[in-house]
Amino acid sequence: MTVRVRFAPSPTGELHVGNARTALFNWLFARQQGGEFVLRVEDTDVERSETRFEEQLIKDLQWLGLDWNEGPDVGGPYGPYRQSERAEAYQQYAQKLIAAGSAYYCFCSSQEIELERKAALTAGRQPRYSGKCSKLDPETAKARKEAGEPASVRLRIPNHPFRFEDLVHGLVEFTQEVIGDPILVRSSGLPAYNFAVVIDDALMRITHVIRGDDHISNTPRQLAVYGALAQLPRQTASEPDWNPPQFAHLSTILGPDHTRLSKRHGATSLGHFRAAGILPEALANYLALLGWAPSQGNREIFTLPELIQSFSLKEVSRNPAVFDMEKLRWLNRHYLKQSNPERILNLAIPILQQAGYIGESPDESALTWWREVLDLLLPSVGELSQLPAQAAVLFEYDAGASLQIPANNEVISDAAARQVVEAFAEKTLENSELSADRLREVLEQVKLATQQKGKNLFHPIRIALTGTASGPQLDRLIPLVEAGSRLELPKPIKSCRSRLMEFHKALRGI
RNA sequence: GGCGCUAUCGUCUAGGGGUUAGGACGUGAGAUUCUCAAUCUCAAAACCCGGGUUCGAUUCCCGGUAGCGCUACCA
Repeated sequence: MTVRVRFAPSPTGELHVGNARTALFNWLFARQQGGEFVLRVEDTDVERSETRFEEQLIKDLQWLGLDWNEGPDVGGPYGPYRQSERAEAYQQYAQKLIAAGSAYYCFCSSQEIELERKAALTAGRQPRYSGKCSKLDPETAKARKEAGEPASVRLRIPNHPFRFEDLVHGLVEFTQEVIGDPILVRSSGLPAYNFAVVIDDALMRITHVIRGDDHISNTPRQLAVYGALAQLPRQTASEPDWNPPQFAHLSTILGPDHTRLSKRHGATSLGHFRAAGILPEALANYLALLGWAPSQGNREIFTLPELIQSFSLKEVSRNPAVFDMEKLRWLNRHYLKQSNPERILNLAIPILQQAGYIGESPDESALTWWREVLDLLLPSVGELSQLPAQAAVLFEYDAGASLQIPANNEVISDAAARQVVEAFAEKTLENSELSADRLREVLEQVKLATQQKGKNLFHPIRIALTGTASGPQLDRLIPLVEAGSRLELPKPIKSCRSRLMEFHKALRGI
């Protein structure tokens, strides 16, 4: 039997990393087993579902590197793949279940139920549905329903324990079944989750359900639905056998405060990570490691194909995992460094545009310059959104402000340091441009003239030229400053010449 | 409240009846460099608590505790 798994998100918001990990694990399992991966949209919550979220979802999943054999966008033999379009199936099976006596109409209003619930809670009893309507005569109930009275459909929960063999948790047992008869179909006619999910998984021939462990407690309810469905007389050979699939429940992803990761924790949607310049392969690698580890546990870097090869549900861990942005950045830096520079440039452009460092349509000379800048700056960056801060050393120069900084001031107030700056300025100003070669020459001359070297030589020059005591190698940075100053950039770069003059002026001011 | 899931360095985890409890991120130190970052080397850092089983439990069992989840006409 070929493995069939599915990812079944609700299009009620942006795709969250927790759900993305669930999708990833399903996909990895399917691809490894040579099975099929199905995308199904659970949009029965009409209040919150939006089509734009579905479109976004598909883009996000593709960005992560996943693909699917069947889904709302590509179709497939078990469609439709939106629950909102599958109403017929739910209706049909609900009716069969009622006819068989496994399910019944319930005329209790939500308010009534809520009242019962509260009363039970305050009395310290189990807040579960009383089963009032289950005692109704089926014929009368049917008549009332047909007369137009709003009714939901509930399942009779059999009075026996439920157990299932979870692929990651082992045997899970619910001995005392404390759940009330669950709603199968809401009075609006829309199916409830626990019903729709079973119908869909069975009809779509899903063999393995890999999902979040927040569904563990729902599983007995679903098992009850499978049980009731299995008792129905089989009418056509094409009907499923209603045997429950295998279950694998994945642990929750937590925030740094050990509560369930959510928007409260900041950027948690795929869109956020993409915008921040996290590479999809880095995210996928990181997500795979969150809750899964290879049996030796000593390898961290995995490409998608490598993950497909190594992944195993048996090695999936049961403990909830805290999302660690630092480790993601570390992985991202790794992939950033080994990526094609042209790809990184294209990803960086919008970010640098937003910072005002790149114009609407940069010309080729600007792009060439940026290629070198990126090459210099990239190692110090864990995500592309940190690039503007690194690029500031080229674009933002304010001699006066930098001299206000005590550490800078201290360096520069040294007589020898001033000498270095003066000698450097003199040599630089007599020639208009500091190319890499010219810089080397000037440095050599200053070194001879002042007898300063190493830190004492570079530090004062660095401060005079960049306004800060730290940054990329001067011999690479300076030529880029010069080259940048000749470019047409939305924010002009001051040349070394003008920097030195500004610095000189500022120096006199203190 | 009830039920369920979970419990190894700060974090992600490997391991497993006798181990120097391994790796990675982060942290600290050193090397390198003009500085920062990157890189390399080294170091510090963990088996939730209590009972049992056992010659021996971090590992197996039971209980407690804590965290999380479910307890919806949300998914």
